[in-house]
Amino acid sequence: MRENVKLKLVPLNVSQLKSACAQCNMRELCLPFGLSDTEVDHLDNLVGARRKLKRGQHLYRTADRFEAIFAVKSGFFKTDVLSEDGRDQVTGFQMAGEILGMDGIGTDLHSCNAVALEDSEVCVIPFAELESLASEIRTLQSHFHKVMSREIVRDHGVMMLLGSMRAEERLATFLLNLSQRFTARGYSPAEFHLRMTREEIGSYLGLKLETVSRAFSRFQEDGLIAVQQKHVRILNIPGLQKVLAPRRNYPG
Amino acid sequence: MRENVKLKLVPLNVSQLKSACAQCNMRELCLPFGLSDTEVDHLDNLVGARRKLKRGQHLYRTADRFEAIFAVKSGFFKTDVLSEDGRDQVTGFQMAGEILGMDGIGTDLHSCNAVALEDSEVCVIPFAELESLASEIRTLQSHFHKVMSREIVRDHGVMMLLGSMRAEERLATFLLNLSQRFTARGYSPAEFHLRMTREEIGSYLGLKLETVSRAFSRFQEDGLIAVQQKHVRILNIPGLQKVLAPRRNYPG
DNA sequence: CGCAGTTTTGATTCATCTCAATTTGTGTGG
DNA sequence: CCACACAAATTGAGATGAATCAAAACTGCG
Repeated sequence: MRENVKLKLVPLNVSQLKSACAQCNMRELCLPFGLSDTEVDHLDNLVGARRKLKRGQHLYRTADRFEAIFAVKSGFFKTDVLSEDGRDQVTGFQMAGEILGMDGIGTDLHSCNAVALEDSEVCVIPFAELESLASEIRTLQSHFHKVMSREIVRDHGVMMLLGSMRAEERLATFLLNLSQRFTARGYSPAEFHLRMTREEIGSYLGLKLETVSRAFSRFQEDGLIAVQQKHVRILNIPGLQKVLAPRRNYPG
Repeated sequence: MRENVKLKLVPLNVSQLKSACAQCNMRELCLPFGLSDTEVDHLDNLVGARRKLKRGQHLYRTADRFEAIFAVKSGFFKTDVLSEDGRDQVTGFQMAGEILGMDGIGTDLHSCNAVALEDSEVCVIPFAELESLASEIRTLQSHFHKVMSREIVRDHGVMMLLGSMRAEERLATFLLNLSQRFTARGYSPAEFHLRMTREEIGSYLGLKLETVSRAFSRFQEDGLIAVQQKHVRILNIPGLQKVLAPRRNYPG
């Protein structure tokens, strides 16, 4: 993991134990994006401790009091919603540089669960203080609004997927999206480890795990990917993209 | 309409032509919520002209430059996303007091279309000025964040619907949601006019229009509602709620 | 009054779910 | 380090809910 190498180059010291947006390799993808050096220093002061989570541990749960948003420093998360009648829907998967917890702003209570899918670390950003700082640093305010807006737009994309795509189209979209996000983080666009189970993928995509598994197998037969359990290698990106193009008109 | 009565009590004058959050009957549901009288005055100065739209007219389109968000003053809207490959997904229906346009903040371009489903009127809120004012009025900043967050949470609810409900559950959820929103605006919880076609409902719910129509008919047979084209009367709200409870485990 | 758009209803097809059995992988304790 | 138990993933066969295709009825607009 290239990531580890980078981290080793930065000697551990006390200030680091608190936080360090300035040196974080996610800086360009995360909240500090677009801020000047002095502004990032302000943000650094605001960011509380980091918090480490083991695989399977909850970062927050539905109905927990909302106090902070979180920036994923390393690792992998899922968020899911539990409805009163027992339905369970995965609403997203978050990786380094992405922000978690904005669901809680509206009601002061979290409205979903956030769970680490592998050992992970987050930066804790107390929300009241973020709002204070945002009202002073206009770039920060503006950027925070952009982050929230993009979350809304992302959700619209998921609605489109759930509302108008068939199983294989959904999985292709999902794989291409992961590939693109890994690429943005300096990892291989073509080869990665899925941190979630088939059932979690299925929940996210509105499919049963068997259907997800079959779609994986189908892509493998067609030479688009090589899968072995959680390990995926994309052999033919244009081919995967073509899965989306052809047949028009399912429900949508 | 109680609404008209209220409006008549306020004599029309020039300042009203510009805007008037202070006297708007949507004040409690809209952006001014929670602001002091003086703060609302500031917001009033900021809110640009109102804009009237005829049925079928676009408030904005995908890729339009983002400059303002809009508060629905009266009428009814839909938003939809068009994907490159021609898919069309309705992402929401907006009524008085609700905010439109936040999809554009992230990229400075709108990422969906907003169309009036009946003759409507919106208040234009220039976004740059809103951000300025928000950095001065903390209650406004905070409330705006809550509005965006609630939009995210609403979207999660739609994901749950699309990802884990069957056709009749989706329609029941949709009707109960409309009922509840009409109630909050002082209208009957049980009787209303749908402003959208079966096809638009279907797109929103991830179903074909025929399926929507059949579900309506089924609910009518079961005595849960009385439908005639766009006119809906809910006869048995608990009954509709029970549609959601029973069978567990569809995809989700 | 007629025509276009919308809605309803029916018959059939098809994608995905369901149920079930098997294989593979993973973690734990002897 | 192996064996066992458990979780995750695969694969098959059959059931089913929603899509599709088609036609008829209704609505409202010009």
